Amino acid sequence: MSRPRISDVAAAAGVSVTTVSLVLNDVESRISESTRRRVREAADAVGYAPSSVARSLRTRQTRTVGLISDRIATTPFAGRMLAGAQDAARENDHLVIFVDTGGDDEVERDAIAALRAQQVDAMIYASMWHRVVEVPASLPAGTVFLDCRPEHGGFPSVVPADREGGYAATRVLIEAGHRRIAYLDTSDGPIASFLRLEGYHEALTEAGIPIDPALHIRGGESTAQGAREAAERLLDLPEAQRPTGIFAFNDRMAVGVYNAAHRRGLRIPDDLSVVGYDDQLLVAAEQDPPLTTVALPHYEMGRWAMEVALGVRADGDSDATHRMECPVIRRDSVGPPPAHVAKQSRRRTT
Amino acid sequence: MSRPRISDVAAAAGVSVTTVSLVLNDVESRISESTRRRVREAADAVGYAPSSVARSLRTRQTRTVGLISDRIATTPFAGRMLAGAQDAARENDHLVIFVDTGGDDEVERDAIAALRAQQVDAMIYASMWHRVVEVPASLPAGTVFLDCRPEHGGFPSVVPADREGGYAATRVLIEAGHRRIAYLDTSDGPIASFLRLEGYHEALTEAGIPIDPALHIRGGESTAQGAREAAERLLDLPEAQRPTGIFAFNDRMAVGVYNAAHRRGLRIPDDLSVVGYDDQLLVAAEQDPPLTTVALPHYEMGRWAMEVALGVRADGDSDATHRMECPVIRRDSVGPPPAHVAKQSRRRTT
DNA sequence: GTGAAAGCGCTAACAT
DNA sequence: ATGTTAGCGCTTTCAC
Repeated sequence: MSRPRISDVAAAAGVSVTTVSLVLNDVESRISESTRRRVREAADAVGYAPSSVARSLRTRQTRTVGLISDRIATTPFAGRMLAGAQDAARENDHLVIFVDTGGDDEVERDAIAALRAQQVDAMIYASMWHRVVEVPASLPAGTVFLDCRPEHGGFPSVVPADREGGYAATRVLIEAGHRRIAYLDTSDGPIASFLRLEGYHEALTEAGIPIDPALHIRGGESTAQGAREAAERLLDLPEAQRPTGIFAFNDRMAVGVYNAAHRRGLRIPDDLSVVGYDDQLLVAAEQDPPLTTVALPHYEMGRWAMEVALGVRADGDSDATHRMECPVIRRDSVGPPPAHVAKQSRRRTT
Repeated sequence: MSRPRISDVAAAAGVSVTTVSLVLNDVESRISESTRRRVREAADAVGYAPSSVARSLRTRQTRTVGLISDRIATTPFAGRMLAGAQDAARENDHLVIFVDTGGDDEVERDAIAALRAQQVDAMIYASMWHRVVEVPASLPAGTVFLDCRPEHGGFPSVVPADREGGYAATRVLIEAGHRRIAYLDTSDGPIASFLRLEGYHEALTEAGIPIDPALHIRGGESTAQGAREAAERLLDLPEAQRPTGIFAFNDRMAVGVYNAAHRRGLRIPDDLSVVGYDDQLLVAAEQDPPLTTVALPHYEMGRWAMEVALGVRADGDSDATHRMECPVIRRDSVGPPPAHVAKQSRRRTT
């Protein structure tokens, strides 16, 4: 009752194991058509499936790739990176061995060692948010960095184009007619925070809108709670200074803005427009009104990383950072500024 | 520059490969202490790490487990199942090969075949939500079902105790003094929907509260949008019938209740109490006020499934469904019913 | 067009 | 207390 081996198939078909291996792997076509058929039928009959383990030992290829991450499993939206990597792996007949280290360095070391011992064909090192990471010593060359950049380069990596995303988010507000646009930033200080701020500044400057430091405000650790308080401070600014549009560092913080607006009796988008970031599943689209936001291309990044790791993609330079576009998702949280303000800004363009 | 093999270590230590294998695997202690040390040093010196592939071929054990799921990677909260399974695997020196089939049957078949070819030591079949699944033909015996039950039994499985959860959610409201409690159900009709309804009825009956069919209402496909409309209908009920507390099928729908309350100018929990289900990451705790809810024990279920799959757990009968408790998470969305209603209910208990 | 045999790197039964 | 050796199940070179 143990699984059939290649020799069982050979016996059943009355040929040698060489022949079986040759036909089952579609190697050369010098085997006659009739033999091929006989082998195939014998394989079916005995229910043969080659042992990946034995094959791997012989070929030194396992058709597996290791995906090691700090905390993807417990970060809601990050699952899409896994899905993207997964799909690309499947399309290329690879299995993914997934390890979530929970951010523990020792676990990480062990995981890398285990993955190497398994002889994975490739490796991906993923972070749950865009950051610069120290490269663990034992990481194999060619490891692809996903949603993070290796400190001193030397590896291909893919991250979101946060600067362009911040620019795009701000443009959405500018194009709707807003002139007093706030950036509700996080206090955590991730790379993305600075990048998005740069994009925000760039869009403002380009539109001839002076940068008002009072409109760049930090709202705690990017939770709805902290953001609500910061947003309330923004909404309590004197009439002439108060923003009519707020670009929040991420969707969670945008929810804080919603909450602040509710507390002040302001309606979105009539009295206040807001743009988020992340396109967080089950958050952005579920707001009332649904939130206009900039999507983090997690699925695509995961797919890119896997394709580069597997070598089926040309643009995966061994030492370049690929910055992936973050598309604007237009929903219903942005409108023109309130009438009295709009008039003033409209005067400019007419 | 290719990786060192066991014979390299043997040569370096001046012993046979048997000896090396014996000491590195801590088998028997008949090897002298000095030899052991010599072997260890030699192994370190040449940077030896055994090849899992070769070992697996020989031992017929791969120390890997296959985790196949329909759509876990793209379901935000489900990542916690992965984390639980992952942690348990690591504690038992196993790696997890993860496949997300996206719900495609053909992909699923291929994945099972690939996992069997890899000779995984165990297998887990996970669903993103509690349901009864058809058992794929080729699934190995002993496969553990996670967050789903196999149609005709025959496998160990773990699911949330939804009935008890529905009961607990309703109790929270009853204990706060509510008597008119609605159950805002989903129209999708998953098992959990019926189970939670049963728990709701049981709690009501036990408390001597008559069941009012008008208070069991379905709100579309468990999105905030559909739930908001249904909740508005609930809030538009005549004063004497209108619920003072709403138990929503899940957190997303609870958010719909929040939105409905906002639109009606009702404050939570002063004018209306609400209880959700799932304890959805970045949703439940982020509401204003934070949502009281019943947690789906995803992490624990994932861990349980892995421990049973690995055989390190006693209660994993080969044909029993383990129902795991869903703990109540008390936050700030439940208070006593509004004064005029509260009086009436208080009269009963004094 | 097909087969024999070596060997991938390990473990473990059997010798010594 | 340590060594020899036969596989685990496959691929692939070389011979016929």
